Amino acid sequence: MDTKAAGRVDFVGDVMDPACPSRVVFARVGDKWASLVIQVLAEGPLRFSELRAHVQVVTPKVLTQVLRALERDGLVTRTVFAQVPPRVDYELTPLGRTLLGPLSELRHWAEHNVAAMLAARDAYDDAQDRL
Amino acid sequence: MDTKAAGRVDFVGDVMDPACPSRVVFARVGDKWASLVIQVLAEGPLRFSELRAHVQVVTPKVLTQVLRALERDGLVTRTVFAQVPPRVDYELTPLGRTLLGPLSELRHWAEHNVAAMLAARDAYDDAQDRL
DNA sequence: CGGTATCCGGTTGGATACTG
DNA sequence: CAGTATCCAACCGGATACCG
Repeated sequence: MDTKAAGRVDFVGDVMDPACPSRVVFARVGDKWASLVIQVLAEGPLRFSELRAHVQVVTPKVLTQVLRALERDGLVTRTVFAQVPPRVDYELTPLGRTLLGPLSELRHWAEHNVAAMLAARDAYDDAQDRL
Repeated sequence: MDTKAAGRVDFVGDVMDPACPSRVVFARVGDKWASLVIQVLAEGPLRFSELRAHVQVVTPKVLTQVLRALERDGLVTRTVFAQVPPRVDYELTPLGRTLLGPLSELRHWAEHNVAAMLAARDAYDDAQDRL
């Protein structure tokens, strides 16, 4: 389950490994759309067009790519209903649902601290301009 | 501090906003090196060359970019010591330190669940190959 | 030591148009 | 409705070389 150091998987050293667990997960979370889709699906299954409506600006191609990636990672299921017009539902798997916790932690941090971050940016940019 | 819906900042709707807090933070966390650097700095301040040693494969240019971004966001401080040879220390700010919690939550999720993710990937890829 | 300058290939995200 | 196909521009991360 771990790469090598069985007794200290918590150590940051793991993170250096390119094939490291954190890297894999952090990449998904940092994906422009992935964690957004996951959080939209938190409330329940949605069809493709509903997802498009929720994630307003995403193009069908990109949305498909994201959903395929999430499906591949076992985070969402894709259910095709044999009917016309076609209907495809996307739903979080149990595994995907366990990601909601860490994700919302991050969301809460963001909501509480982003003001400070943006203020810091302004200050930094101002300081640069004066040079 | 929030964008508009004061009574329900927790709702996912916020996340749609391109200027949404979560988007800003998720982008940082998802950055290939940023959250890695933050976690390396958790143990204490490090100089540039020490960071390079810890984050083995990163090139100086990229490491500089990451550090500048983190500094701009008020997550790390950059301290230059006027001496020869030059010495520059990077250290987490109080704000940056508060990010360690959510980040390690994510790390723990990764360590516990990445095996399932990778297994799902293999299964998915196998299924594709058979088509 | 702690960077910067220049160049570059690969990936990402998107616009547009078309299909089962 | 739920995608796919094609093309494309921008950005990212990196290799290499050089500088204060």
